[in-house]
Amino acid sequence: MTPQPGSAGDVLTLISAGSATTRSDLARLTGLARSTISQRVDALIERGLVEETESGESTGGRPPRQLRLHTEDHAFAGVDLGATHCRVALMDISGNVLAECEDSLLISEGPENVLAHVDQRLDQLLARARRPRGVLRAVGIGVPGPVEFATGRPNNPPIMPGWNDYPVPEYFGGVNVLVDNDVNVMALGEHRNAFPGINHLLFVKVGTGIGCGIVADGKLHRGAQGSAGDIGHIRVSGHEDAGCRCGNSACLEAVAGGAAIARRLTELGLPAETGADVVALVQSGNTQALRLVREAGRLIGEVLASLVNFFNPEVIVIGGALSRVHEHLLAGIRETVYRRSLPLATHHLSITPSRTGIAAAALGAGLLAIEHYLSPDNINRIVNA
Amino acid sequence: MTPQPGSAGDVLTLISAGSATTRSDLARLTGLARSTISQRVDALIERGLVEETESGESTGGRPPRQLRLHTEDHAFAGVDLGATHCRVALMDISGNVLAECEDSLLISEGPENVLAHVDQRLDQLLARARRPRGVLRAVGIGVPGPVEFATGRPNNPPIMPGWNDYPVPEYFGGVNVLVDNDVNVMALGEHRNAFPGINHLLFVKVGTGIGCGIVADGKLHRGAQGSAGDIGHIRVSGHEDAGCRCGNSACLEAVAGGAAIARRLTELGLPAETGADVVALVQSGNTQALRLVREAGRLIGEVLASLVNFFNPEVIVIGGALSRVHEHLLAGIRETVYRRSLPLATHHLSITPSRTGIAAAALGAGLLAIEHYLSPDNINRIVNA
DNA sequence: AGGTCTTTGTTCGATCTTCGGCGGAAGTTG
DNA sequence: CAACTTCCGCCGAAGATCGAACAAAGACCT
Repeated sequence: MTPQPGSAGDVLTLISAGSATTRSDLARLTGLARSTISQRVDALIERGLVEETESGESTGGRPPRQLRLHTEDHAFAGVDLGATHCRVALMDISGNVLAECEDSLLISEGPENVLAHVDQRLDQLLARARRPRGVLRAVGIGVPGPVEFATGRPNNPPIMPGWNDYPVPEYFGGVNVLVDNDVNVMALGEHRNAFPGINHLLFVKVGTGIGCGIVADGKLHRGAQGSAGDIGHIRVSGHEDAGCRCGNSACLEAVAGGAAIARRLTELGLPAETGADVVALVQSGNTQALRLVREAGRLIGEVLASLVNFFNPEVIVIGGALSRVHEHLLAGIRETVYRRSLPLATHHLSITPSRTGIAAAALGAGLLAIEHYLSPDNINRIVNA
Repeated sequence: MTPQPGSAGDVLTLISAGSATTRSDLARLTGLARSTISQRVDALIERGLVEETESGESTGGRPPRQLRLHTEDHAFAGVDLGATHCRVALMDISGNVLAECEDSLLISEGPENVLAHVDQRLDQLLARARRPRGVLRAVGIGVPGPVEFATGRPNNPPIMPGWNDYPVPEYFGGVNVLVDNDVNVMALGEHRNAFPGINHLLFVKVGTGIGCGIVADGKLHRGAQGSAGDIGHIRVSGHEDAGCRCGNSACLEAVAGGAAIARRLTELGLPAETGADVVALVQSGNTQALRLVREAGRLIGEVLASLVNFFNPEVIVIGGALSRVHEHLLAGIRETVYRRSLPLATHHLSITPSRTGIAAAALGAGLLAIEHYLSPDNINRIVNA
């Protein structure tokens, strides 16, 4: 009796992860007989999940037929909804982006309007990629607020008026829809794209506000209420005067977020409103702005130092609008983290800017959808249907 | 084809978790045929892992034969090594304590001496429970310092001279030995014993120092270097003058740990050395001590407030020596956490004293061993051998 | 008390999976 | 171009699982 690794879903997982590209690989990895593997692969091919490509390199004998996910008959979408933008990426089953688009969109216009816009963009992208609507298997959506992941309903989001408890998945009828916090999907995108082998990773988004996506043991940690990673309202010392929109004072976000820096710059006579304005000032070489960004980095670093001791990640990725000036932000963060965290925890810790950049959220949202669809359970359901 | 849940290991897991106590239960839960289940159960009985007890209650038909883990032929031990004590619990396969003992033992005497002592105690406990040494299947050990869990080697532990990189499991020859940080095993013990249904839990140990065990998704989170949960050296605001043994200042442990409180009391003319002295003073009604404990609670609460925002646990358990005066400690902690954490995260959060108490560490260490032994993979290995 | 009903557990043949050897296919190497 | 290697499909054998039939053990009704 085999110890367990053998279902069609497991086989597909190995193919999709790139662990195996041939039938022989699969036999070696699963321990199943070659004939059994062939049978599984046949079933997957018949369902349109896997395809054979040209023969690969010979290693001295008959060259193996390469296997890969069938990219034609399946499409997925990742949707990145921000306070003022909407970015949609259409992806194939391997996670490659087929088409994408971005435009301005106020999330405050409410779920009906926003989701109608998303739906329209989905149609456009599908048309551009010349795929019928029917191949769209699942959609992942990242939204700027807390979500009850299991039901896809926003949970008292502060900047999404009208969205509270709105059943987002129902809007799209049959298609599988997964809704998550934007920082979570960014963390997922960054992890899968740039750090696939890392077990424990933190993705810190520094934009108008500050949030953090947590990858623990390769999976997103959402916490009990789905509010994990909300580090923007952690208190930092020495800033009791800084009031925060949450009602408390000295919140990290209220002293080191893009909006807070912009306000400080305005007070100094340098008009700035958003994180983008701050970035522009820094890039223009303004030393005041530079100093404030670096100081913000120190404050963020102070909080991260605590979290490093607590969570002991292998990698911390800094993303979000302000990471465009990451040299200065990172300098402050690194300085503080390496000073205030324990040596054991920092010894192998690396703190880097996002390698995935602006696309991380849409990508991560799409990957959320793809991984859901490719989960062994779901694949077994499809194959045995 | 069954979607997967069927191996002997899976069946045993259901029995050990209490999810199923009869063959019919197993058939219902796994979806396998009754005859298949009987076959699996027979194999488990033959290997001495499961036993039948008297018939249970009839529900209108033939009463089912009850199944449970076979308690006679298997024993496990949990060892709680502190700086100055050694506690050993001998447990059966269901996690019941068969015999236990505790005595003073300086961990600073080095691994050879300490482990010889443990080994001797194991023999005594086995004799007391009238079991031959051969039934001891696995041993879990909690030690007061960081450990590389995979190898069971202490990793530069500050208060365990001579233990660095010592291969603890090798000392016991054939028996399976799992070594982990003491706070981790306490968290495990508390979780399994008092909060089995909870997914995300923090166990905070307030003793001489301060540490935290993390249960995420029902499993221990150890972090990249196994140093996760080391919250004793998180910085707290407004105490820059308090130097810590780690070389930094304003560490939580340096201002709110038992040793720190004792020192402050001594400065106030109330001689105290250890956390136990502090507890004694509080219990004698000393208001200075009471005030300091409550203030320590506030400082711990400040750190926990950050961690609640970040990790979003369902339960925080307070344990360790100082939790003997938990009313005062908890008052300070709750006060600060509920003030400084986000409502979404605190809404369903409960902060409670340890229900498992002094035995949590030895219990948790034993459970670590038992769960390792009962893991489906290991059971399948045993049954198919 | 005795018959009927319900639920449990076992036995056993039928069916479905998986295994592994064989032979053909498709390359490489000398 | 012959020998070798690796890959892949085919097929009979071995093994696992199922489900029907039957026996066991108690509840329930008359």
